[in-house]
Amino acid sequence: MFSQTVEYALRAVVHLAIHSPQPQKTAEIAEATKVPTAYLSKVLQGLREKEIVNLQRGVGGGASLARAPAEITILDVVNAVDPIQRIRTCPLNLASHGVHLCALHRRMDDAMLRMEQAFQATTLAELLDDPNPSVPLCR
Amino acid sequence: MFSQTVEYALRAVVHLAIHSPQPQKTAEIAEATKVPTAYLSKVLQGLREKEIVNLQRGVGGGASLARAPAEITILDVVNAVDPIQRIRTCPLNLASHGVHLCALHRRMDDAMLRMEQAFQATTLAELLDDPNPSVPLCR
DNA sequence: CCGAAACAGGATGTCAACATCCTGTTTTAA
DNA sequence: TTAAAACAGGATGTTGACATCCTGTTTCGG
Repeated sequence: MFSQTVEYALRAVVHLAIHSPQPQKTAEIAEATKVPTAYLSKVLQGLREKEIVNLQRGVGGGASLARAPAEITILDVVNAVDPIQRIRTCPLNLASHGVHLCALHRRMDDAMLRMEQAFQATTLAELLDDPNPSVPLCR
Repeated sequence: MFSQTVEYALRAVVHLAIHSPQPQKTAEIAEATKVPTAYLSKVLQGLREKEIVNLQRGVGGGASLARAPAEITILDVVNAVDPIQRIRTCPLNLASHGVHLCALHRRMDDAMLRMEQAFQATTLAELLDDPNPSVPLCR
């Protein structure tokens, strides 16, 4: 349902949120989140393009959040690496459907909308505050 | 978000629901739903294994719904071809998380749950009854 | 029984997502 | 200035989803 890349990106930003605002090296994040290091590097580059994270080269560098954890929603991260595709026009290109979706596709889009709302509703800060016995990513 | 196969399967069963209980040939369904014929054949075989459709060979044969349209939900079809994967255990295999998911994965699973509920809530019969200017799949 | 209709299903092709590797560039501290 | 740290990014490999093709098997009507 979610791409592997979305899962990796979310783990990475949660790790960054936990250590915010201290920069974390790619290799550190990879180890903590169990994401392949080389691939994580690509994922972080994608997050940088969408201005979710900052990347700093050189000694003492690494990745850090581009905004405060309270200002980044799960949806921001998901949309940065693998955007939720709402259904806006008929996938069959039926002219007769025009701007309206048929019952099937309206329901599929509605399911997408619910998912979008669920992700929009939670910020990284709220994830960390969550009264849960399991701290995110914590060993 | 949804696989192409799910989209194809849903179009096909909606077409079958519209013409229920008259069997439809694979080629007919493919033409009406704009799904590649040879691939649709595979998709229908998958739906048959999950007892969503019946397939009948020979003259006058074709595909038909295995149950009444009111007895088949969108979720039944989705789960038959590309099951919605709920998150039941920690994807990082963190022993400390045990049966509990961390805040991140609980929210991701919650999003999945909402989607599951949205799909569970609608039957093929309800799709056909929908008071919508666009009839499903109709040219 | 025979032939056409229609699905069955194995073999094969294509492509994008996921993943790895290696060399280059930037940055910092001494 | 130099060396080490750390990201940048192109090249390449792997795998499964999507798709096609072709031959075999089943079914029905005459």
